[in-house]
Amino acid sequence: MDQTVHFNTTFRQRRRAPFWCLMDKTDTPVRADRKSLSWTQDPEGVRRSILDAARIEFVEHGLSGARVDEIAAKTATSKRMIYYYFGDKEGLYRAVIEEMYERIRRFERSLDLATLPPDEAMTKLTGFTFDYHADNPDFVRMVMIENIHHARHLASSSKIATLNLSIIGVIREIYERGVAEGLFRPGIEALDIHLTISALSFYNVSNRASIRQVFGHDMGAPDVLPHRRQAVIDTVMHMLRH
Amino acid sequence: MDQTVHFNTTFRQRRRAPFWCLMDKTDTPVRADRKSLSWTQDPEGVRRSILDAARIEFVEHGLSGARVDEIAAKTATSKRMIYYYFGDKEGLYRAVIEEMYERIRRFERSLDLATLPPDEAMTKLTGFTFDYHADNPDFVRMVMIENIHHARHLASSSKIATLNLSIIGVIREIYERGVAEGLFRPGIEALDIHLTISALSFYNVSNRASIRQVFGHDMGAPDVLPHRRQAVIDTVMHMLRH
DNA sequence: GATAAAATGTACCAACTAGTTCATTTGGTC
DNA sequence: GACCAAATGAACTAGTTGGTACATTTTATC
Repeated sequence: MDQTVHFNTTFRQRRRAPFWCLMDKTDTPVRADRKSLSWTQDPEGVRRSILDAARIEFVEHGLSGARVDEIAAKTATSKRMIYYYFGDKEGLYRAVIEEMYERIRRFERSLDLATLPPDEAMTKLTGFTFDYHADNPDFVRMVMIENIHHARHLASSSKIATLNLSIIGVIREIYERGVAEGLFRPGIEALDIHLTISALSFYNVSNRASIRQVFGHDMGAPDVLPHRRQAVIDTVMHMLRH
Repeated sequence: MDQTVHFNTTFRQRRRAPFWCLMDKTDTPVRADRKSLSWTQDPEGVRRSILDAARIEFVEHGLSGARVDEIAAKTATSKRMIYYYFGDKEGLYRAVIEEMYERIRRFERSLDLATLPPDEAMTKLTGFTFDYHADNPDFVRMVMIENIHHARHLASSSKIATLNLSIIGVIREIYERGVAEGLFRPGIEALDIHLTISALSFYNVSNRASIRQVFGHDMGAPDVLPHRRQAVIDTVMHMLRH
């Protein structure tokens, strides 16, 4: 059975819309007769709507700064449903974190690097990782926030505990091929390669505001980003080669 | 005139010590007779005590998560004094940020790199920057927190507005010497060099918790840190050479 | 030693916030 | 169409939190 109710952005922009599926049964004015309102159930839609609103709020204000009432207001449903589906504020926060980590895991799996020559594979991995961070500041900010909290929600999440760190294996495989072909210098650890790529991709987004404040350069500006992207790729490749 | 009251750590560990200079004038029990307590004024000591307590609290819980009452409890003085000297919570936060930026500016100035050969200078700069971040996780966390807030307190701080970005000039000077001597490849911008050094130094500390959670490696552990330090130096030097 | 300004103590509060209680509606099942 | 569990609405609350009002003490100045 198809759901007839959708949470499009237009709808969600309404400041407070508890009756997201208004239908007037009795032909009396909607706002006058509260008891005559009818609605259709849509658990998945409600969950989705809450998660979207929560992500926006947590990303902007952090865990402590986020307000449940504000999330509820951004949602097409009510505060009551937040607690119904997610238990408490931290449960909701955990759900947002989990969804974001699942997404980047999917991204990493989507890269098809095994068939490429080592240097091309590394260039592609670095470039795509840089782009993923640049395109998903929400993810970067959530990771920052989670680190402020010593990643204790990552630790308590059973979903993320089963996260497979295939990315390290992928990097190791590419790197060893490169060494075997004489392209890369030996003696580098796969984790160090990953940390270097991540750090250079992450920092531009995470510290964008303070960099702009201190140095006057907006690293997210469209005329600056490609330059930095190439600089990061160059850095990684120079570290590997020779 | 010397101050006779000092805020040593032992004293500050007391849960709540509003009477930081207890003297019993009347020989009656201290806790029984409130009115008979005397104290000496110590504006600088009080400011210092508040700033220290605030730093600990803000670093641990962020701006929104920090509790003024908790800061007051950690202080050798009372909540009243926080508002007396710093106006409000944000004013106190701004003061903590300003102090931290002044400290790293002092650190950068203390490096004497102009007299060293280019490659040695870069190696020293990278190593010392890495060490500064590793040794000052408080600073790293405050910068993270400030970035979560879009660095709006950096923006509104008149003190930080006058921050001279001499570090970029220093890097440029070293780099150009290195190019002239044929040690470094040409065409790199000083800002990119700085961003690379900063990113690699920052990330290890800022994302320590999530790295440990996802990869099982504690990048702050004493047996891991030197390895990563060398890897960062190698990365920077490989990027510059050839 | 009178005076005033700076510094500090004590008690208090209005607003906010996470979470709850209770009632109602929907939708599947028999 | 009776019944019940899942889903939802609306109002409420207990505890927290940033901030303040008012009184008192200290210290510099004359």
